[in-house]
Amino acid sequence: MNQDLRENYSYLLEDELLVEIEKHSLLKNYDCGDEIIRQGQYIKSIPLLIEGTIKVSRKDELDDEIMLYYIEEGETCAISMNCCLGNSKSQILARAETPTKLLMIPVEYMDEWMAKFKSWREFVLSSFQTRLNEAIYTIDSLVFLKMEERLMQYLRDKTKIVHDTAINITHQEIAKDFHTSRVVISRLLKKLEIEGDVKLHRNSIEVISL
DNA sequence: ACATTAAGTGATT
DNA sequence: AATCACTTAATGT
Repeated sequence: MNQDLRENYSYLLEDELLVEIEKHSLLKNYDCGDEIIRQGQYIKSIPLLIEGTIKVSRKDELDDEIMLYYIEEGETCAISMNCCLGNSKSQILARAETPTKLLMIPVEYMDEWMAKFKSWREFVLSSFQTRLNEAIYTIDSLVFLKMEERLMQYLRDKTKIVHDTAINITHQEIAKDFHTSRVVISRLLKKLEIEGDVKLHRNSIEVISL
């Protein structure tokens, strides 16, 4: 029946389950740029990607989109599963990045399959895990950029106080001020040094770009 | 020379 | 980002 399904999922999901999926899912095709899931919409089936790439994003109060992540072949959308399970509105917007082929699985089967098929349970769980990890990573990097700016500001302020471009301070002491670990500060400072904003010495930091 | 403390790094969560 | 574990560099005794 469905060659594509087998190609992408046979190593992940057991045969019996694949048959079930074939029986109950609906094959859909999208062209580049097509909206698959709109923000605020209720989701009644979860997508299983067969071919193509989907960009998942979120719109803020204004109109600009914030890209959350991509879904590629052999993956599913953890957020849409979450919406299904909670029967809540979609918080996200999914758009086909390339021509896309996917299977829509009606929500009703989620529960049944979760109980019946170990492979399905693992697949769903690992999807959640992967997604969550990526989300954490994304958030961290945003905070990280803020930290770098804060650190630079902090150093500049210090030079004003000391009336010197060289500040006598250890990474550990800075870490305390920032409520973070010494390792994090060391890494940030190292980066600033590579970027040429600062010169590092033992027990002191020289601020280059004031 | 040896010990102590500061700083750098990679891997993991 | 945080933490661990470990290495390397600088300094003091």
